[in-house]
Amino acid sequence: MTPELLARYEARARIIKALAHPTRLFIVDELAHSGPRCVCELTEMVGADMSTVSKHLAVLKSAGLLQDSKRGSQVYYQLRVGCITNFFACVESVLQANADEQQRMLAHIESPRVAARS
Amino acid sequence: MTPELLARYEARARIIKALAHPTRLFIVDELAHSGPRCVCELTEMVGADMSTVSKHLAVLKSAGLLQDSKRGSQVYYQLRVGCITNFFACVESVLQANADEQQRMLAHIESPRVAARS
DNA sequence: CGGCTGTTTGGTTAATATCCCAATTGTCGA
DNA sequence: TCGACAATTGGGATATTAACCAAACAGCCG
Repeated sequence: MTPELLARYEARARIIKALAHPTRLFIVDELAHSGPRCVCELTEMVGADMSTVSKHLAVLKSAGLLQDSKRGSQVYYQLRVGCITNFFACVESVLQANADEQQRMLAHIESPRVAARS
Repeated sequence: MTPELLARYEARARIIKALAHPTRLFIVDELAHSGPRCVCELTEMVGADMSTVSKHLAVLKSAGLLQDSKRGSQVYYQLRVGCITNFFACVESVLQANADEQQRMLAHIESPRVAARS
């Protein structure tokens, strides 16, 4: 793997890593569905310390996924990219596939002989 | 955030986290473009210890992204989902947006007055 | 059976992430 | 200007991750 290629994958990984946390996923999802939100609102929804939420937002922003804007004493965050929805759709399809697989495994354990043509 | 909702985002995060590593991204990309590969081939391409690569593959498999099949003494891994391409496309668009932003910032520093209409 | 290759697992260490608390900065209204 | 609220930053404890090496495992061939 050449250095340039490595750098490319590292850049991608930085962005994906920013999304790889339940709280940050929740935030992104919320912003995608309901538009801009201030830190205090998100803190309320998430139910963690405001400093924690603020740091999560900083991670998402520094990855280029969010942008912020001050309104008075509050800071509002909003999505900077629109394709996040597709992103989630793919993740959901993986979850679905995993669930299906799980089902098949269970069925196979319960009645191995008929499972193949059920 | 309700416990069920939290569980949902945790499940998503597990999958995304599995992708949040340069080597694993490379592997997924390779499998997406060239089909099934055995551990030894991937180890060769990645240029790391085989045990390291094997562990990366285990991570991807346990997330449900890959499936493996033995052929003789070798283990071949292949993608289990097709939408990964969209996934990457979105990440690329974020990278592109970040690069554009960077450009604008630079232009703004060099000549703040004309930058607005350049 | 014994050795060979391919693969996984265990162990150790270093780096990173995450959380909350405490302290600081910034903005608004009295 | 002071006090209150919003947000960020720094600090420290804990947990997770990732790398390599070494050792164990699993098929296959002689």
